[in-house]
Amino acid sequence: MANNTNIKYSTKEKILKYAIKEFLEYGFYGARMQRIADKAKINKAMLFYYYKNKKQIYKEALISIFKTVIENLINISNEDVPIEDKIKEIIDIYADFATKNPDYLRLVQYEFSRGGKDFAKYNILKDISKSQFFPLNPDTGNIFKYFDKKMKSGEIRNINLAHLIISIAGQVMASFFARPLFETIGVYKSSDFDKFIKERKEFIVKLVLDGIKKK
Amino acid sequence: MANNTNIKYSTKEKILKYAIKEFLEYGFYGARMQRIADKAKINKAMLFYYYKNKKQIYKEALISIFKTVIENLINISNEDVPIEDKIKEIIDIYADFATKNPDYLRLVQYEFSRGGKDFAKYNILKDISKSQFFPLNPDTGNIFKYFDKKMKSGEIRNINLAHLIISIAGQVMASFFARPLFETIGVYKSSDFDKFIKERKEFIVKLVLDGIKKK
DNA sequence: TTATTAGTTAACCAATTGGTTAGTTAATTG
DNA sequence: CAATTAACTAACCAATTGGTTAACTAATAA
Repeated sequence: MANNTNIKYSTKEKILKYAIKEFLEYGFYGARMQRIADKAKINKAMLFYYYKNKKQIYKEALISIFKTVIENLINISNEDVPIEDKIKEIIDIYADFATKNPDYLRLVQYEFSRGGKDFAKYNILKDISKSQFFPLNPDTGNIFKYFDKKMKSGEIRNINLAHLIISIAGQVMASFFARPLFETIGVYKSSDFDKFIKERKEFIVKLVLDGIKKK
Repeated sequence: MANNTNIKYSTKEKILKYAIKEFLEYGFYGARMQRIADKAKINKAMLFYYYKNKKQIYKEALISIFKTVIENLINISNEDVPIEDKIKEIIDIYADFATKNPDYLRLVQYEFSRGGKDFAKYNILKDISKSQFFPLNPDTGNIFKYFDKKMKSGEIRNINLAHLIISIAGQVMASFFARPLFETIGVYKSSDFDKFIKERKEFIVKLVLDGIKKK
C-alpha cells in the first residue's frame, strides 16, 4: 500500500505543506514538530513515520521550494519580440511570482541569510542550473541567446549579460525582500503595495531600456 | 558603580558582541544562551544580570546593527560633483559597507525574512528615518536634493528618486544577498568574489548613468 | 478467513532549554 | 576600618523539546 492510496499520500503531502508554513514562521530551530502536526491535524508521530527527522523535513521543504521558484523564474520564452517587450516579460515574471508566492521568497531569503548552508549541501540546483533554460546559463539560456542576438544586430550596446540579469532581478526582488523597511519608513502609503510594485516595474523597464540601448 | 568602570561595561558589551554572532549563526530560536556565554567567556547568569531575557538581547542587537547599517549608508555627501561621480559614490558606499560587514547585512536579511516583526515593533528607524540625511527622505535627503537639482538643470530626465535609490541599492545588495546562489551555480570563479563585485559596480554605474541621462 | 502490512495513536522519555536563586568575591564609599 | 553595593558564580529547576515505543485499526492479499 503505502505510497499509492490517496489518503496516505496526502498525509505525507500535508506534512510538507504545513512544515513549510512552520519553518517560514519560526525558522529551522524555532519550528516545533508538535505545531506542524497540529497545523496538519495529524498525530505528531506521523512526522517520524514519513520522515527521518526534523532536518529531513526541512531538506525536502527546501528542495520543493527552490524547484518551484527556479522553475517559475526560468520560463522566459524564446520569442523574438522587441526589447521593450522582452524586458517587460522578464520583470513581469519575477514580480508576479514574488507577488503570488511571498512565502516561498521569504524562505529563500531565510536560507540565504543562513549563508545557504543547506542550500549548498543538498545540491539543490545541481541539475537545474545546467538546464538549457536556466537564465544564467551563458551557453544555452534563453535570455542569453536573445540578448546576444540584439547585441550583434547593434540594437543594444555590448554588455555582460549575467550582470544584466542580476541587475534586473535585483531591482525587482529588492521591492519584496526589503518590504519591512519600506513599510516602516513609509515609502508607499500602507496597503498600496501593489501600486508601488506597478510603479517599480515601470521604472525598472525604463531605466534598463535606456541603460542598454544604443544612442 | 555598575555602568562606568571599564571592566564591567565591557562585560555587557561582550555579551552583545557575541550574541550577535550567535543570532547570526542560528537565528533567534536557535541561539543558545549557554553558547553566547561560552563565546564571551563569562558565566551564563551574567546574561540575565545585564539583560532581562533572550528577547531583550536580540532586541538590543537588532537596534545596534540597524543603527550602524543606516548610519553608514546615510553618509552621502552634499557635494555638487558630476553625476558620474555621485552615482559611483553611492554605489561605493553601499558595496564597501556590505563587503566589510557581511555579518550585519545577513542579520538584516534574517530579520526581513521573518517579516521584520521585531524591526517594526522596536521602532528602530523611528528617529533616523526623519533625519535630514536619510537618503529616502524626499524633503531633505541629500541624494534627493542633489538629483532634484540635476533634473531641474536638465542633465537627467525626470525620474522618481525613491525608485532610483531603491534600484541602485537593490542592484548592489543583490550581489551580497544572493551570494549563496551565485556560488552554487558558479557565476564567478570561487574566491573571485571581490573581482565579481568590482565588475558589478562598474556595470551598475554604467547602466544607471545611461538610464537616467538625457539623450 | 486469516495473515500481513501500512497507517495511526497515546503515552512516554532522556536531553536540553531559558531562566532563577542563594551565596561568594571584589570594588566603592563614608 | 566597616558597610554597602556591584559583579560574578555554581547549582539548580520546571518546562519543553525531538524523537521512540508498543499497541491498535483498517486495508489488502492469499
